[in-house]
Amino acid sequence: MSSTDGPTAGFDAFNASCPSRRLLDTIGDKWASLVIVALGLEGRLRFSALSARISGVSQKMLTQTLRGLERDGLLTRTVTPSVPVRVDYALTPLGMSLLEPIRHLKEWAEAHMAEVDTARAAYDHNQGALRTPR
Amino acid sequence: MSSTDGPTAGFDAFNASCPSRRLLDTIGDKWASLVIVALGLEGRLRFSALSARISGVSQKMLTQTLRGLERDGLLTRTVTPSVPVRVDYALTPLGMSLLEPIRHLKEWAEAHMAEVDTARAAYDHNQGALRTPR
DNA sequence: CAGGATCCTCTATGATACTG
DNA sequence: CAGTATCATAGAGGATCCTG
Repeated sequence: MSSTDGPTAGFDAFNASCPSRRLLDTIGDKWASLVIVALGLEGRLRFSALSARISGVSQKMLTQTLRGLERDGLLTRTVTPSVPVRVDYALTPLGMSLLEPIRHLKEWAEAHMAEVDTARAAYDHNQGALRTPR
Repeated sequence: MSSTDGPTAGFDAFNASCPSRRLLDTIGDKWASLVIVALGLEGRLRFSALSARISGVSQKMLTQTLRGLERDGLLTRTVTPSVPVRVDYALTPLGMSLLEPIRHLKEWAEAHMAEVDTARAAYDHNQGALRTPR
């Protein structure tokens, strides 16, 4: 399905080269999605600002993530040759368009994650008490 | 966003306990998303069928993934005590509702991944030729 | 058939130190 | 400031063997 890949021609996410598959690889990435959302909210941020905003990222991971997103054309990297250097990151139109599907995910999460928690609690409860046959 | 969920008043995906964050952890998982999509398409599949459908999964990963999704209430596991045993998996209504946001991702991917490829090619090209200052 | 239990191997990621 | 370069390590995930 890599070459003859029509719009609805059979969603083959089972192929690693499938667009859907690769998209999930991107937004499924912990830091990448956080960067996208952060830039979607703030519009434009410096490296240090992103680093602060996304608590927990190592500088290595942040750099690596930013490079990947830049490579994918989802954000731009702007260097201001001042002293010290200043680098700003901002979403490209393409990157911004990705905020839309991400928002759908967010909405689903806000609407249903409570159910997931309930299910999870129930499941875990049975594990210790009823000895669900497996 | 749940009220007990973090310091900020908005989408705090930066908090690991944020619903959005956890959802991404789930669908971002390679096998989990494939299982959901497969069941969304087929409706109901046996372990062996899933295994065949999702080429590349090890039995360990498939089992592990299915357990996780079952725990989250996204799918049901039905055991038929025949000989040999027969186990069917199917999405719950909750799991099915997740197909919706996933479809949005798919649509984005089909509409924009070509641009990503172009950007990527251009980026990679410059790496070797123009020596983009970094 | 489904899946539990093990062992083992990479890879992703964090911590640290250095630089234009 | 905004990285790059190294080193070290937890843990994800694959391969195997075994059983109800």
